[in-house]
Amino acid sequence: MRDGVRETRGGGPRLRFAPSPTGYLHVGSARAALYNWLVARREGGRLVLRIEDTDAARGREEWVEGILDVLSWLGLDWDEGPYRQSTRTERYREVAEQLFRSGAAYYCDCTREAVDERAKAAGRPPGYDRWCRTRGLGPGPDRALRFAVPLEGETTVADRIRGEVTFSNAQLDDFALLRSNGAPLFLLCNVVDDADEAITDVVRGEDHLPNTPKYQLLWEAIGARPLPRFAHLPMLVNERRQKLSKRRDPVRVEDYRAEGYLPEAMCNYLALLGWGPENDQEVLELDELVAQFSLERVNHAPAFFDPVKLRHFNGVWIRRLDPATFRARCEPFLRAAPWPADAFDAAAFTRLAPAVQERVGTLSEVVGMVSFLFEEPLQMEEAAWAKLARAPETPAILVAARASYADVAWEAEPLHAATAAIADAAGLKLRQAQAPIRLAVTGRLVGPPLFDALEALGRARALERLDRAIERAATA
RNA sequence: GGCCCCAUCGUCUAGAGGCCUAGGACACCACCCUCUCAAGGUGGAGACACGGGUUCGAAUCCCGUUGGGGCUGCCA
Repeated sequence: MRDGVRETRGGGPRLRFAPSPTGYLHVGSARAALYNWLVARREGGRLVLRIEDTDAARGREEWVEGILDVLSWLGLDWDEGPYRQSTRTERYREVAEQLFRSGAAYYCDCTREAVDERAKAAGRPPGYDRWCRTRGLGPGPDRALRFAVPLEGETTVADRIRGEVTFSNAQLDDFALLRSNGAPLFLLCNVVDDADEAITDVVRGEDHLPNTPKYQLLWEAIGARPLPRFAHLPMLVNERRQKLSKRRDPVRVEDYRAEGYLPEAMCNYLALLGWGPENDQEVLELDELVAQFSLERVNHAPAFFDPVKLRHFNGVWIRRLDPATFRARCEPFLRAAPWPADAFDAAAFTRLAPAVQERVGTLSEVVGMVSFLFEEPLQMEEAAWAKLARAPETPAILVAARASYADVAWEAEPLHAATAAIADAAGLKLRQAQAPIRLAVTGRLVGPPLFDALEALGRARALERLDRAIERAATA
């Protein structure tokens, strides 16, 4: 083995996750990573992380860091790597050279234009026509190296999910191994690395299935070791049933992270896309997934990535957090919030946090639910205020609350009782009476339970806000 | 166009020939609970794409049709 790529001896399967650093981690890639991780853990194998950064034009160091960071955040660790293809160019060239010498590959100086023209002139569909296969070209500038696919016979892929898939070799084209500038291409690097890293199981997206016969033929030409087993996962699609697109669809895992999705929820939901447990228990943590997961039970059909259901799972996972953990996970979101840093009051937040925890689908929603505690002046929902201020009972309710709250014991229960009394006196339901008070004090019509909110806010600020609202109502 | 994959409620799935009057979850609707909103509880509507076989029996097996999707780069 070269370049620090080593082979572990003995035992279990070896899997790999091999993202290309072309952007941030895509949810589809995350699911592939998760499935690889689950299989490795479940079957007592090892997971290799490999960065497929052969295309220098694309790779960027920060992309790589971003991917590693998100994988770690998800809780998916790896046993080896990250290995980088960009450090192994010589190795790929060496294998390419062997393939040329053995006659398994040949040099080609056709330009893209020439290939297209020939196809058009002959009325064939576009694609390479093996023009140089018998020309006996040697290496040289502007010559790509192509693999000489057998003209006859069939190649069968044994897929753990789909069973056997057979391709006719004649249908495969003589794909390129090296670019005319000498740079190694995907299939070559992929196969060489899988061989050098002693990969035994390839678990990847279904979009790779048509590549697999080429992969196998190349593998055999290199002649290293037994072919890995394959498993091609169904695609993740959008509402239009198309492969998720980076442009149109929300696919960046780190965007979900930034919005306050929990890694537990993300893994749980992703696991359920293409696979389902045998019983009805769908909320599962990573180790439960490891215990139950099985590639053979993975579905064949594409799955819609449903952000709504993800959010539901996220809410479930948020509610499962113990109070201290919930507060800790909220911290980054509270720190980035729109109020001045010194306005944050940890005690007030702690008082209200349990009520908030039950009500949010993402951590970023916490900010809006507690902002009334920290922002000054209060942001008022003007549309709601305009409507409520016109209601005939509003001024009286506010005035009565102002008076009553001035000397009630400042805890949720007494506040509740006091407000109920006000409602009673006004001949209103508590639900009706609390609305103007809530709006005056929190600026919103919905939020955590009013009396908990009042308690957390404190008497002085609550009275102040009631005063201000009474004033506004009077001048309206 | 060619090659390949796929097909159970709107969505994600359970279902490996009789256990299916097709189960669960999200979303939806109603009711309950309730200081708003959520959460929770109860109930409801909602699917085996179609057509042929095979079989005593098919959502499950086979073939075809239709419909989706992927690949078809000197990208990965």
